[in-house]
Amino acid sequence: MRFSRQRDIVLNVLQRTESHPTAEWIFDQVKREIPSISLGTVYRNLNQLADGGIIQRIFDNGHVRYDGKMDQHDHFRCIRCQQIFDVHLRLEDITKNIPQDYGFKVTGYALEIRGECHQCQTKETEQ
Amino acid sequence: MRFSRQRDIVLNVLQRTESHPTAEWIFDQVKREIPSISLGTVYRNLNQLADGGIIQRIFDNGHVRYDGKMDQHDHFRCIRCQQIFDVHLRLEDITKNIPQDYGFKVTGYALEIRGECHQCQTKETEQ
DNA sequence: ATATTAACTAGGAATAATTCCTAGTTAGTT
DNA sequence: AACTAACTAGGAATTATTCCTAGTTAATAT
Ligand SMILES: [Mn+2]
Ligand SMILES: [Mn+2]
Ligand SMILES: [Zn+2]
Ligand SMILES: [Zn+2]
Repeated sequence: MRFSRQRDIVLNVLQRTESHPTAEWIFDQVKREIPSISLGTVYRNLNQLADGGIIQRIFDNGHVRYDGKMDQHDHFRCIRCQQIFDVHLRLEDITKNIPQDYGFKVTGYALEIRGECHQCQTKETEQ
Repeated sequence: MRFSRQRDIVLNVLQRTESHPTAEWIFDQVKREIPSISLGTVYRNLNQLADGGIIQRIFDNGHVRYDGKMDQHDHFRCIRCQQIFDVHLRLEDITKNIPQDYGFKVTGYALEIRGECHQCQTKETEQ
């Protein structure tokens, strides 16, 4: 993988945010530094970075989002505002019985917890 | 929600399979009974059934699939053949600390385990 | 049984997300 | 400096899904 200004800025934009943005959002951010960048370039770089294990793809309601954090963590999605938050659980043992029970070899997992974020719970009681 | 032959067959096709099919696969199956059914009708009915809590949507690598089983269960996806299998884990406590740790109200979760299914592990050693 | 009508249908057009294509450019190597 | 594989912008193509419209029908009321 070769260094390019486009790839570098795509990666930095993603690594600087706490959110889990779409390709389109990343595109808008990168355009502020490289106005001529194309959406295809953003998609290509995101795919290369994800395939290279430098970023993660996360799948939210059938839409692809990206995550610059590569430490093992889980996600909480608010069913009202749709925001995605990181949560850190200690679930190393979660799949320990799968190999003997099912014969599957486990290489990873993704846990998405759903519910209402603090902000949306507060809004509800105000109304 | 009104009864229609189209909806009934869409639902029955989905409830009869162990797989987690796409709308397109369900469309092909239903066509064997109603050759004139349109793909739009399949999508509309799947959405209505999912919104009505009669079936589930599951999200696989950014693609939407459907699941006719509504009992709480988790999924294992083979990273080689991409098949999705049901796994039944007892994880009721998995999110019990989320409310105090993060202030989030939890209403559900989805766990996808990744790895290699039995068949694909066997194929590997044969080659 | 007949009338009524809101919810449905088929078929096809529209939309949206993502990938593909092409000709020109550039980062890294020699 | 020359080389070239990997890159880029821009736009076309593809794919999954939704939307639109005119006609049909399941469920209810008379
Ligand atoms: Mn994250
Ligand atoms: Mn299932
Ligand atoms: Zn929220
Ligand atoms: Zn497999």
